[in-house]
Amino acid sequence: MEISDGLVSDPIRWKRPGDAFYLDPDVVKTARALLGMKLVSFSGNVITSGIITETEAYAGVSDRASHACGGRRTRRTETMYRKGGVSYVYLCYGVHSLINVVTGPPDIPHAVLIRGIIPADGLSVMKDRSGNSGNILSAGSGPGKVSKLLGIDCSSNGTDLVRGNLLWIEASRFRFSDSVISVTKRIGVDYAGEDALLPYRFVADLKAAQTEIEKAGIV
DNA sequence: AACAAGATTAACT
DNA sequence: GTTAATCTTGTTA
Repeated sequence: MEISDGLVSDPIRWKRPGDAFYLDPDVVKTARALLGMKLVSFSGNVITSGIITETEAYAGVSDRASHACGGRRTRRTETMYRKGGVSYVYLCYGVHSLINVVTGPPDIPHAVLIRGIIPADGLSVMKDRSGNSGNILSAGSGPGKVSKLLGIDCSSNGTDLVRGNLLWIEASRFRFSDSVISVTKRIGVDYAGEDALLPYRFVADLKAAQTEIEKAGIV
């Protein structure tokens, strides 16, 4: 706990957002709002978590970059059509599990891909999971690495983020300042034509983000 | 039935 | 810069 001006500052309080947060129809807004929140998993009898530093929005059936483009509705994409507030975890390149947050009302397949976290709780476990190599910032930078750190695989697809106890999100009064956030086109979606250029990726400068996290006393 | 491509990463040359 | 790893899905036959 930090002490300033002789007063004890309020400790950071983390709390799960309710249904309303996930039901917002504006998935791009939600993708931005998720930065600075905490992604938490309970896997292998351990709690691990990280502060979200990078997200991408995938916006419904009209988004040519989305698995649900054109209304595609397969066993894999079915999760995206559920009511906002569940996870969409799928296997990419047959190798990596990618974690998304399903948002919006039922039958609107919005999702936010979590592409980066700064490790917070359970550091020693995450260090083991990442192979004990590299620095802590690079360990959580990349969507495949996020699930690796958190011990999440496709079996966590469709879990309830609001009321479940496997994978969830917590928010606090902490926010990254706008100056550390960049908005860019999405990564690895060049096949999506014009939609590949949409400014749907939100990414924090890692070093600046870590400085703000430390200043806030989170990690 | 066969094949190509993919919301990636680590380990090469 | 290139490539292997390897599962799901859509396309073509």
